[in-house]
Amino acid sequence: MGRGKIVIRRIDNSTSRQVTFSKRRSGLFKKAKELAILCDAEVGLVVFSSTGRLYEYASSSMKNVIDRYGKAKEEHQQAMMNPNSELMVREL
Amino acid sequence: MGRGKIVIRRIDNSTSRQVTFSKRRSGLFKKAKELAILCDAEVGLVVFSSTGRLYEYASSSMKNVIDRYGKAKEEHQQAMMNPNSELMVREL
DNA sequence: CGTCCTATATATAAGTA
DNA sequence: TTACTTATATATAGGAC
Repeated sequence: MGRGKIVIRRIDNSTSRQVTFSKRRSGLFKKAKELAILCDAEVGLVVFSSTGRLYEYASSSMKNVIDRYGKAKEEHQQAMMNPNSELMVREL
Repeated sequence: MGRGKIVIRRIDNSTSRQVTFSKRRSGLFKKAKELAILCDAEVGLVVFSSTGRLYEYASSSMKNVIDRYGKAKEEHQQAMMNPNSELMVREL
C-alpha cells in the first residue's frame, strides 16, 4: 500500500525496518481495536519489536485474554481426547 | 474500505456482524503475520468471536509469547519501583 | 455459510522537508 | 530522527451467487 509494491520478507535495512514497524504496528493495533468494537470480539495482541520493546492491546485485559485462552486450550485438549466430541470436529 | 464508510461501533445485525468479523479477522491475521516477517518482530494474537470461538496466531509459539510477555511485565514492575529507571521513562 | 465481484475507503512505501 | 505528503497498493462494505 504505497508507492511501490513490496515482497513480504524481512527488511534488511535497519532504518527502514524500524520505520515500517512503526507504521504497520499502529495500523495493526488500530485494526485490532476496530475488530473488537465492530464485532464484539475479545482481542489480545502482543508485539515485541526486533529491539525487544513490548507493545500490547487487550480489549478487556491481557490477564483476562490469557486466562480465557488457557481455558479454551484446556477444553480443546479435553475434546481431543474424546473421538466423538463435536468440539473437535468443529475446531478442525 | 468498502462501498460505504462505516462508523466504528458494535454492529447490531448479527448476520452482518458475523460477516464483518470473518472478513476483518482474516485481514488482521494477515497483517500480523506480515509485521512479524517484515520487521522481525515477535507477535501473538488471540481473538475470541462473540460466539466464543478462538482464533490465534503466534510468530513463534503462543507459549513463548505469553512467557516473554510475563517476563517483560515483571521487568517493567521492577523498573516502576525505581524512580530513576530509564526503562520507566522510555516506556511511558 | 463461504466465495467472488467491484467501488470506495484506508493503509502505507517512498519521497520530501 | 520525526513529521508530513501523496501516489499506489490493499482491505473491505455491500451485493450477488
